[in-house]
Amino acid sequence: MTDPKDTINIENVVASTGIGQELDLQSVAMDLEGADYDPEQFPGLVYRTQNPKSAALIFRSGKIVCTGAKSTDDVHESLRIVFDKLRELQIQVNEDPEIVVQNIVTSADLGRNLNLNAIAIGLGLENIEYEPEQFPGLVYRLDEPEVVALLFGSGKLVITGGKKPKDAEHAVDKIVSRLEDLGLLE
Amino acid sequence: RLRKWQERIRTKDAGERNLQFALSEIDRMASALGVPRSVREVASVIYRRALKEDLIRGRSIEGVATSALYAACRKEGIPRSLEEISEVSRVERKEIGRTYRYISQELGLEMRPVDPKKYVPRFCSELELSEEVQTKANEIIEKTAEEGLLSGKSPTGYAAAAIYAASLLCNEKKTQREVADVAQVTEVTIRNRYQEQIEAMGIHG
DNA sequence: GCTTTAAAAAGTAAGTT
DNA sequence: AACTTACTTTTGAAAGC
Repeated sequence: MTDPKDTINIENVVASTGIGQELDLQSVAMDLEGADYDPEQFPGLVYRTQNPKSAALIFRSGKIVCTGAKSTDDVHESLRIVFDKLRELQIQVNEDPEIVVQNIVTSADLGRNLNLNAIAIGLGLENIEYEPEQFPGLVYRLDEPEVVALLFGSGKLVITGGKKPKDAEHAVDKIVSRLEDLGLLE
Repeated sequence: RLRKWQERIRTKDAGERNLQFALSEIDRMASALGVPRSVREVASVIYRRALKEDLIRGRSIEGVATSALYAACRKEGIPRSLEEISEVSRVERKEIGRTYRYISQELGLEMRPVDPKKYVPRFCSELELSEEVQTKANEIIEKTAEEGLLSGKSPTGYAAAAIYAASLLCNEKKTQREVADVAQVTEVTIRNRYQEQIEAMGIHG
């Protein structure tokens, strides 16, 4: 009887921000320990934080992308570390740069096995993508909230594309009620 | 004005040549796969629809032609795996798969998941297995799929395991390697699916 | 479209031991 | 046969080709 909502776990948060200053990535790469910079391969410099674990992509424009954090708090903490590292290199960083969460990846468990073939027909072939020859998950796109769900035979699922933690809860609620209406849950 | 005319003719010719090329490619691949003419016709219709809906922009003609053929085989109930299709195409498997998903969505083909049973006759024939084995394999697939065991599993691996199990039950044993080769899956996959299937069927070990 | 980052789900594959 | 590693899918931003 566990509420599937209680099984929701944030696995990854992607956010963007900017220090409001242009950067010379070549020199940052020289001074910042652990920095990976290969402009031929990718225009951004990669810097990884350990606690919390995340990866920051730092660009010439001063814009930064942070990914890999397990919560929005961790995103802020990771970026605080990145900002301080840049300040140590005598780089001007805005007081409190605005941090925008762009995507939250969540996992959850419906608690029972799913017959994906029946679900594919039930939800409507025009509303889903299910190609087990290519990937074991059934892809289900929701309009409200605007997220994408990957449903698996084990009953576990992944919700991605949301911007707020609440999006995943709403998505799980909708999926559960939809499957119950179709008589495909339990 | 004369320029425009020439351009129109040139474009028309180019488009005509491209269509001709796509259709001849579908024909060539279909022959190599040994599928009936009806499948080539369905594939041609799908390709023309994709062309009409402007789905080829940004994609290769070969990729769309191959995907149309893949979709046509499935629609006609004689599926070929992406692995098999890619062997007769210049396009790599991954690209065929993603192009297929794209045209399938855009054209609203509403393709149903491939039924593993559709692979049984061809695979069994290649293995020279009897009608009895085919019937048994179909039984295994039918019964275990009903229990939800098929969810997320590749149809070829599922069919291969059922055929392997059926060959044992009918005393016409084929090795996992032999079945794996015709189905183009690994022995590991056959073993994993086989174990689940015989357990679900309540057969011994 | 591609390139890079991280993360989960589960299936499949390949290389070692 | 077990283990390990790696690739398939989805999502989002960044800058440049």
